[in-house]
Amino acid sequence: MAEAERWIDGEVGMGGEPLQETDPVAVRREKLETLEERGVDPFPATWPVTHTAAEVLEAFGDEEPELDVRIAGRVVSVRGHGRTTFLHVADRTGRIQAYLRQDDLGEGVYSLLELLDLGDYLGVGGRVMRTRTGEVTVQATEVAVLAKALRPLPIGKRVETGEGARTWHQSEDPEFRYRQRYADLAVRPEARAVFESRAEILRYLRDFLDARGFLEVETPALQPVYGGATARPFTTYHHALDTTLYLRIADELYLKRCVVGGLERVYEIAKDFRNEGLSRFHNPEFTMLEFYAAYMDYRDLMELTEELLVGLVERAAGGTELTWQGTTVDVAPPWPRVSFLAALAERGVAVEDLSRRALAAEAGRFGVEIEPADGAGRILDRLFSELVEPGLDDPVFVLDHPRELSPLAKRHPDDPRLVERFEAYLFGKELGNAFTELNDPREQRERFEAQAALAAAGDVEAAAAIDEDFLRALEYGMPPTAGMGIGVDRLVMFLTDQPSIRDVILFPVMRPEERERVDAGDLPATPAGTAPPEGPAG
RNA sequence: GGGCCGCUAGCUCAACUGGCAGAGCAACGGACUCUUAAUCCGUAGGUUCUAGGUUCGAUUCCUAGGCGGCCCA
Repeated sequence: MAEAERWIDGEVGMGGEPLQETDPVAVRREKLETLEERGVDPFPATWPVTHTAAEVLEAFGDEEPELDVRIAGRVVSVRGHGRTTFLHVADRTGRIQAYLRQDDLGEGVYSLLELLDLGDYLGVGGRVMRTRTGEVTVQATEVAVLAKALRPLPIGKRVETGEGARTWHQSEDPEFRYRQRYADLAVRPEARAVFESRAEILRYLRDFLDARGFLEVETPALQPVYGGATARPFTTYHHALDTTLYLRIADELYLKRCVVGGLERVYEIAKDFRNEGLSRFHNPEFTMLEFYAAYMDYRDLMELTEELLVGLVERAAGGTELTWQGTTVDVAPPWPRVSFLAALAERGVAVEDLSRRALAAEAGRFGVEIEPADGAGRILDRLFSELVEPGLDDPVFVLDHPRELSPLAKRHPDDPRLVERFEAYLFGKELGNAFTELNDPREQRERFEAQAALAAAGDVEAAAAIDEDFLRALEYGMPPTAGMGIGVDRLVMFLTDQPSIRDVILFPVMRPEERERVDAGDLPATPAGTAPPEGPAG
């Protein structure tokens, strides 16, 4: 039970004092009880609907036929005039006005309107008409409370202007929006629109890959050895197996096992989990698209990426230009290809000597902070993030990264210090990461061992364990393959012009509210070797 | 993790240099049978995020903490 309600109950129970009538929840509770006393079920099981709001407008059209409908939705505005009332109800398709007259409904039913609040679900049946001011309206002969709202929604007053709808007095508190997304969605159609767009983008990604012969697969989220990226994992524990498991930080190593098995083109759209801080661009759980294709290399994937992005942007923006937070870019191919080291050299960094000592000196020269545990690769990464990334607004492929940064990518044939890898940048942010996959099991083992050494030296993002099962898979033979990962949340941010990753994730990670925190001591003890209690069936 | 900013009625926000905490909307009561930010009359509503401190007096100043946002790592 929520704090406010508990407080009210406590006041009544202990002090016996009358409820403060200005408490909106208490007022609505009283209205609910009054409804029940008058024999009205405030939560009826069903109300068959014949039309959505949009369908009423469509069916009435210019012809204005005699049309009887039953509609339903949330009450978002009310204007009472004594024995007549106008209100709007909103459903998933929009808003529609209802006109309620005492003469049409009878005094008994009409008097129930005084118990109606903004936010209640209401069913209306009646004849569609056009008001004197021209608005298509359902003139009610039948109304029913479908669900009483006990808690007021911050429904803003809304007026249609020439430019569109404008809303007053609506909550703009981001904490409210993210913590109580249900209320945010209920109140802001534009928030719902973002998630409708998100669904369309996901459908596009699937269609794009399906059409090119990729097979959608599902791989483990709980993994005994994590890998496929450099990131700190979440750790959990499986009681029956008495073993530590990690929530995946990437799908990569499992998708490549699929390629070994002959699933030559695979993809997965999955949640990855990284135990990192939160920011406008980072949520600890996020959605990643990864796809792998045998007999392609990273150059093929650059072209595929261009094709994918152009298709998405054309759908979202109607052309190849995309504006995000005031910056406009053109995604028309071909995107520039810039080598990682050349990009650094352009900023004045000396890249002839890639030893840790030389790179640390360069970092010092540019005022880039490094950690004692950083290897040469991490330092290059930091230099790149600080000196190059911020300038990459226009789409660009940064390619041929140092080998230290990429333990799973194939060595570059022209320069053994480098690998065949690219990162796609858009609006100065990494959107995708791809490489020609390392398929030589001997070299893969060496690279894993180098990572383990970094971990031993204190790098929390380096993988400590060697994935022996993955190496075994490679020993069976993996064809030449290229693979790519695309951050879906960022993609949605860019395509829907949302400023924060939290605006494109329905329920972003937030610090728990006080009442949600559970001390470890409060958890029911699960005896070792027994299964945890089953959840409710069904 | 660091820096900056914010937290006042259900919501959006005021309150000058420290001097009686306010408005609009929502709510509540009343009038009103084509309104649409309905209108008109009236009423009520506050742990000024929390805990300390300075002061005759703190929403305001100081310290610590909480939550959030932005920037940085």
